[in-house]
This record gives sequence, structure tokens and C-alpha cells, in this order.
Amino acid sequence: MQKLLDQISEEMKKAFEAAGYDGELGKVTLSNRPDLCEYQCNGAMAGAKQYHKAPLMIAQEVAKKLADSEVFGEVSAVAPGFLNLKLTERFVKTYLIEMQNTEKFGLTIPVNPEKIIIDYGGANVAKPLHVGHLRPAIIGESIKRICRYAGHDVIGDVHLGDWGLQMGLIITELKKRQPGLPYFDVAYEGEYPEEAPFTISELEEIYPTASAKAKEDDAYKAEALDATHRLQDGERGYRAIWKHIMAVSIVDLKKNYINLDVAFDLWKGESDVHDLIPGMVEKMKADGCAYESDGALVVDVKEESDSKEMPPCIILKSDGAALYSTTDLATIMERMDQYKPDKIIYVTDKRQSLHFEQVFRCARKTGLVNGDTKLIHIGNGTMNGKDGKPFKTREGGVMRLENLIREINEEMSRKIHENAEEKGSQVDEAQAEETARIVGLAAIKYGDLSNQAAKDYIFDMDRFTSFEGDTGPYILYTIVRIKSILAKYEEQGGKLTNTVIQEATSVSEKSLMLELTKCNAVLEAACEETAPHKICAYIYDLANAFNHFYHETKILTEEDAQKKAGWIAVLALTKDVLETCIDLLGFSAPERM
RNA sequence: GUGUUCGUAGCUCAGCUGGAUAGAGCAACGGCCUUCUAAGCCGUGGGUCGGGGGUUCGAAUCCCUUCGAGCACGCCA
Repeated sequence: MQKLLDQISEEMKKAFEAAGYDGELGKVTLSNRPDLCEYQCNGAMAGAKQYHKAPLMIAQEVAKKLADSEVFGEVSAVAPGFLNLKLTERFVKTYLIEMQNTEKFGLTIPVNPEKIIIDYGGANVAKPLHVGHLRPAIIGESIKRICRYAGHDVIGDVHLGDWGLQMGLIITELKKRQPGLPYFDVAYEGEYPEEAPFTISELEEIYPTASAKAKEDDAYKAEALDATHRLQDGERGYRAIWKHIMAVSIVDLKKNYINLDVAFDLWKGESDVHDLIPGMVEKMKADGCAYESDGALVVDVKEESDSKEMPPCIILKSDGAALYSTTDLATIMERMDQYKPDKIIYVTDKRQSLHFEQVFRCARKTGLVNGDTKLIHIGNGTMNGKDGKPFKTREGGVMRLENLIREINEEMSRKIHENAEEKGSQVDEAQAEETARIVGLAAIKYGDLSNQAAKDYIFDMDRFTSFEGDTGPYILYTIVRIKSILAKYEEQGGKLTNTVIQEATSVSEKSLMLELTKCNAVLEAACEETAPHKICAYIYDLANAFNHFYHETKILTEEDAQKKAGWIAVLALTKDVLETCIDLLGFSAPERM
């Protein structure tokens, strides 16, 4: 279905041509003076020079051609040469009815869907998720849903960090603590225990301890590096203990991601491409791309046009071990082989942008990807505290994700009970808890996604739990209100399926209808620009338009049945759009709140 | 040093493929619950869009310059 702006621009184009001007001047945009008009066209001013004519005269001539337009109800040419436009109620109504009857609200589905892989977990095995993991998870999940809704073939991969130094550190620390375990006995040939020799909470304590020790103690660090290497080389006991770490850790990670409503299609990791590395490295050497520099194996990724320093991409460390770039490159190779993606999108902290630029260039230079495959890094900004520095707990430590979520949910729950008390109603504890979870998640996700992904933003617990204004809960509240009205309408004996959208009879009703018409354009832009915040901005406007309408219109007591049914139809469409949009953002609405 | 992102109201942020009077939210102040959920609605005050130059009929938006901040820069991820 054609976007509204395109449709009315076409109408304007015809008018420009009828008046003897270039039709390309007839581009219509949203009005930036809503007090004067709904839409505007600035083409007369742009064409003034070309036609050596006063812009106002051009505008007037064009306006004349639109005198009995079916699309534009009001057309006025004003100084210095604006064409101020209002749509006819009939046109808006017709557009909305078509939108209602078209799949996905008239969003144009691509003829050739792209195969897109989104790599967005950022999670590391054996390290608890902390607030730093929140943004890539939320943003990546939303982009995945948006691209998928837009009709593309999308695969989300958590791409676990499960093969690097942190594994060696954990193994080393474990060996210090429980040297008697069979995993550390090289002579041991029997079966290893099925039960892991640690719990998740022990694991989570072991890593930071080991990491701290390695920083202070060179011998300890050397041991960890050696353990990493031996693990990668396939030492039996180390592989067995690694499997335990993976199993225990993944169960915990899945639990956490489920709490965030983040779902990966693939749970692959760095370790999955280990066997591909030797072949890849050999090929890079044979092709003459990779060479030795300061003991490490590197590929130059400088380009002629570079005005900046561009360090080479390191393929193997001087001790021969693989590192971040190695597994990323091998992963690209594997993905090309298995999925032949048109696009691979990485959502990680923006501080890694140089790394990805190096890896992408290296992948192209060494022929791992062809020219048609797009490699995109979406670097998210940091979540900072009130002081503008990376978010910390009150004690100054890194806040765990589950604690953050718990704090929000507790505050939410408190709010629900407060609300119920004021109204003197009973609280169903189980339901209240579920509602708190739903609304809390919306608060976190909307609060995050409404900022541009690339920008840092300030996470202020007080602000996030206040739930007023431009927030997730406001959106949910609006949806709940609509649901409530629709339910009551049905209780009165009305049938939602029998309702037909009518021509607007008030300014607020028309505003709401005009907001609804933007849906397909917004979704398209959000997908093309991988910009979830555009959806946030849109549903905030839409919710505002609805609430404005709501406050000045008594819907259920309306006596004109046709009028009332028309309003109900608009409400139902509003609800559908809002619910679809929040689903694309990664959260949902409760039945009541 | 090189590169990069950014600087918009007291605070947090939109707007940036150039258009009329730069928008929200929070905070402050003032209204609106016997009527579809007040987590709501309406209103008031608050901005030399960091500074300076340029391009243009027209600049928060594009270009140059300058000041300020964050971040990244070979064997961590």
C-alpha cells in the first residue's frame, strides 16, 4: 500500500504539472505549523528561481488547480510561497479503511527479502549479565523483530564469548581451589563426573576473583594463558570442565534473557568456529594477505583513502592463540557458508567500532565475504548513571542485570498497591506481580529504546520508576484504556467486527486518524534505518492523539450508533497499531493496570 | 597526537536528506475525577540551538574554524 505522503504528493505533482511546472516540485511534507495546516508543500519556493517568478504566484496557480481535489479539502497559498494543505475527511477515512484491510497496516513487503543475521547478545559464559549487556540485548532484539516484521528473513545469534582468556582464568582458579578433581589429572582416563563441580553462583564469584589475581600476579596470568591455549588445543580434562562451565552458565543466561523477553534463534559461540580457524589462517597466509609482525600474524587493512591511523587486524597472537578478531572472522566465514546472508548486523557497545571496522575490512580483503554482503556495526552508547559516568550500584560496583530488573519490578509493585489502595480495590497478588513485571519491562525497554541507539544515555532509577510522561507505562496505560472501552462496548452488545470507520467530526478525531495513517511509513523508516526510537516517538504521538480525543469524547454514551461504531473502529485500529509497535520494541501490555 | 561521537530549556532528550513562531517529558506554578481507569487531560512561565565565519531567498540542520566533553587507538573482549 502506498504511503500517505507519497499518495498526496502525487496529487500535488499533477497540480504542478497542470499549472505548467515541474512535477517534482510537488513534494508534500508534514506540516511544521499544525496550527495552520496538516501538510505543506514548499515546491513553489524551490521553483521560483527556475521559472523567474514570485513563489507566491506559483503557489497560487497550483492552488487553483486543486480547487476541487478529492484529496485536499483546503489549499491555501501564503507568503512567501507555502502551500498549506488539509486533507478531506473522506480521503482520510478511505485511507484508514484500506489500511485496516491490508496486511501489516499497509507496510510494503519487499519483493526480495534479505537474509539477515543479527549478532547481539554480547554475553560471556561464566560472567553474570550486568547493566552493560542491557542495551545490546534490547536494541538487538527490537531490530530483529522490526526487520522480521518488515518481511526479511532474520536470524538472531547470541554469539557467546566462550573461548577466550576468561575460560582459562576460570579453569586456573578452579584448579587452585580443587586440585584433586580428575579434570586436572593428566593421567586420568576414566569418565568424568556428569555433575558440575560448582554452582552458578560459585562460577560467578570465581571469574572476578581470577581476573583480579591475573592482573596482579604475572605467574598466575601465564598459567591462565596456558590453560586457555590447552583448552583450545583440545586437552581432554579441560574440555570436560569447559562443558560443565558452558552447561551451568547457559541455563542461567537463558533464564535471564527470558526475563527480558529476548529470544535468540541461535546459541552459537566463539568455540563453534574453532576448527575453522587453522584453515582460514592458512588461506590468508597462502593468499599473501597475512604476514608476521612483532611475532603476531596480522592482515593490513589500511586503505588509500584513510586519513586516520588504521592498525592492522591481528589474526593470531604471538603465542599462536586465537583472539577476538580471529573468531569473529571465522564466524563470518561460517555464516557465509551456512546462511549466505545479505547482511550481518552486530549490535555491541560503540567502543568496539574500530575492532569491527578492522574485521570488516579484513573479511573483504581476504575474500570471506563478497561485495554484496553488507557488514554493519551498530554501536550502542553507554548507559550512564546520574553523574554521567557508567552506571554503578550505590556501592560503586557493577550492577547485575537481574538486580536492576528486580528493583524496577519492586517499585512497580509498590505503585500498583498504592493505586489499588486509593481506589479501595482488592489486589490479586499473583496478578499484581505479573502486571508489575510487564510494566517494569516496558519501562526499561521504552526508556532505553526511545534514545538513539548510538548515544549514551542517563539511567536514572527515580525517573524510570516514576512512569509519567514519555514512558513505556504511559503507552501501556493508553492501550489498557482502549481495551477497557472495547470490552465495555462488547458488553453493551456491540460487535467489533460490525464497526466501520467514519469521517472525522472533530479536530481531535481527525488528528488521531492522521496519526494512524503514518504507521506504514514509520515502520518502513525504522527498518531501513535500524532505528527503534522512531517507533517510540511515533507511538508516543499516537498515544497523545488518542488521549486527547478520549478526554473530549464520550464514546460509550454516544447515541448515534453509527458514529459510535465508527469511533470504536478507530479505537480498535489504534490498539492494533500500538500493540504491534510495542511488540516490535520487545514488550507487551497487560489487561489492566 | 590521530580518529570518532557529541554540545538544543534548570534536568533528561527529540528535531538534523535546509523552510514559517525550535518541540516533548521531568521539575515549578495554575486548573480538571457523581460520567468510558487522574499511571490521564488542559494551561502558564522557561531556549543568543557552545562561540565565530560562510553557502542560501531561508541554517539547530550543509561547509569551514574555534572552544568544551566523552570514547577508541596490535597481541582483552
